[in-house]
Amino acid sequence: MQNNSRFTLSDLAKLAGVSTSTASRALRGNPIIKQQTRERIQALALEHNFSLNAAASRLRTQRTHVIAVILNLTEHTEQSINDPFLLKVVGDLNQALNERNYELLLSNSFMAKDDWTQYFIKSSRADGLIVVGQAKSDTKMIAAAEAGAPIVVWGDPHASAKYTVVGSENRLGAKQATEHLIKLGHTRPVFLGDLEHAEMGERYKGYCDALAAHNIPLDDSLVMSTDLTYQAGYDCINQSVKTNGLNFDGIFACSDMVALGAMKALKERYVNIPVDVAIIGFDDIPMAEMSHPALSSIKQNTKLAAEIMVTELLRQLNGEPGQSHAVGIELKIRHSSDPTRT
Amino acid sequence: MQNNSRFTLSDLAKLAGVSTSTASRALRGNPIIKQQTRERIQALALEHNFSLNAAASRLRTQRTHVIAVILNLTEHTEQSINDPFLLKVVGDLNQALNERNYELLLSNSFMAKDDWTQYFIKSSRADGLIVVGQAKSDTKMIAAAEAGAPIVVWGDPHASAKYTVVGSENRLGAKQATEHLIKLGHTRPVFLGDLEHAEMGERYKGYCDALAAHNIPLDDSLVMSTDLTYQAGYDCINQSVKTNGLNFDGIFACSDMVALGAMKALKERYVNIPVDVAIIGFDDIPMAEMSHPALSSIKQNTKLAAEIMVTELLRQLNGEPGQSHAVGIELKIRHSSDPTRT
DNA sequence: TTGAAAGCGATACCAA
DNA sequence: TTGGTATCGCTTTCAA
Repeated sequence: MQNNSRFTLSDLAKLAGVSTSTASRALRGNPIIKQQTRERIQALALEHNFSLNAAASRLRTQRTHVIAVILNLTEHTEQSINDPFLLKVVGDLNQALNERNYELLLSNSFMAKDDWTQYFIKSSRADGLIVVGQAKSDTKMIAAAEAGAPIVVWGDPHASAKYTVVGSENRLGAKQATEHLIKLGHTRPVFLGDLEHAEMGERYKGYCDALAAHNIPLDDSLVMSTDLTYQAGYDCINQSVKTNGLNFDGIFACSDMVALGAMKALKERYVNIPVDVAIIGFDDIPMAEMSHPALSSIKQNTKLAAEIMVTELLRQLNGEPGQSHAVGIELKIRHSSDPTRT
Repeated sequence: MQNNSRFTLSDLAKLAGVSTSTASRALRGNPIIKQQTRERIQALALEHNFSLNAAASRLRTQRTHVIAVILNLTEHTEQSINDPFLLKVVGDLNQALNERNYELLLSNSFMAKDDWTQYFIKSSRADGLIVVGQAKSDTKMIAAAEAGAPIVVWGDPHASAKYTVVGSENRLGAKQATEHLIKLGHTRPVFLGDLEHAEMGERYKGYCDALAAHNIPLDDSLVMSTDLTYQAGYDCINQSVKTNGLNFDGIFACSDMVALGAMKALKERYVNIPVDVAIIGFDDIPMAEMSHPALSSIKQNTKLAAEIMVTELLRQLNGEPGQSHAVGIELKIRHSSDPTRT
């Protein structure tokens, strides 16, 4: 501990022989201040390791330059908190925010108090909210939006939402994935996912679209609802095969984690993947290409999505209205669905 | 936007017919205030959705109740930013901090300005720093510690550090991993990792310990230095086998990501795992048990580590001296090293 | 182009 | 047990 007595703007100003007003303006590069003065003060600040007190500045300006990112998880803690996909989104958001000179306050829905607007916005902890994951209920998001809080949510962009949503073309992605299986001759594909979840509901529609496009009747026994975890995917497929035998020849899973769980269950039973059962997931997490066989998937463009989310949020901070966006997806074909690929 | 005019403590006080001093004390549950008054004011606050202005409070108290968590990444951005292990640590830190009523400001070493103390501490953005990843150079950490900033680093706890470090028993873990391979008859194990990295250096020592304990001479050609990524692990083993043939019968990899890359390279060459080559990694990421064969690994107790890091940091905030801690590890035996396991 | 001074909203000392 | 009041450090209006 060397320099304990705080070195404030007024100290700096005194040192430079100017008023705090001038010093403040100079540091912010206000052109109203003579360039020479500006440079002198900036140099002095650098030399003395000076930095403005953010708390004071925030109090005065009523702006924090902080965005709260809330990981909106479901009850089973262990689930999504380890989902590499969600964490990737957080990483990308961090990057996008920093580039615009905003900081990221990380929270999750277990920790954050119930009233987000009150806790983050009214209290001057953050200027806006980004929620990752629509989960099954969006009452908190709606409440925040209605209270006037700037908010952007990662979720299903086609939801008739009362708040701004950015997300992938879920329905299209699911359709492409399912069609990919069908075209390779797998006409009895399973839908594996969580129907109560908005994004997954869209993916289910895409699955149905693909079946319809190929005149394949929907077989309810192939629609399996399950949590979005590795373990749940494993259990679900394991149970299904045990009970009904191998009455399907493909799997479209709503997340790669689920797909990998399903794959494990099949491998344990020596099912030939992709010949007897072709599998495709969603998200394209890094693990997808590492699995054996490498997992086909629908890649979500999280980097682009993160940038859009931040842009939208800053728009709202400027008083402009928000607008939802759907981000394109990309079919990644690998060996788990197509034997000609690696 | 409904309630735009800010509702401040003084408004609340007026409403309650008391002074701001009393209101402030009541809200914080100060027992000096008559219980009846306290409850009345708290109820009023709840009713009016009141929350204290954090910026003002921080300015006045000179405490932010915020901890900056810095992801300290190496140059190759793409690398660690996707490493599930590091992200898990962040998740656990978030939990541990929230439990103690602290918030987490997320940064990474690319974004954070150079002088951490100045940017985070002097500027009243955070009360302390937690750095995840020692990387290859620790000059910034040393600078922060010398400037008197409360700081705790995730890294190698046996480093002769000038700052508080919390980390796993790297040497012991590596020794156990390597011995596990040896005991199963794999007497020519490769060491796969990045020797410039402090934690990995310790793991290398552990690897040597195990060899020495079994009177196996160290063979330099089996020590392979590589980046800690999936791709690097793949390339390294691929290249090695191509050049020298299969001149090893086991792999101890410094991270699961590297191990999985190596595994993929071997599988492509139809090497029998674990019979011909047994593999074990480090970290025990979720993917480890999903891979095929499931990957043996050394589990790091990140949850406990996160709690210790937070405890240590709060200690420093109280002016007490910091102390480094080594957290125990656990050998997880799976099929990639032991054919009798699943 | 610069300076004086008011005030952002809480906390805590001192008095009562 | 409560209240008055001086700060915390910065930004910004108004005046010079």
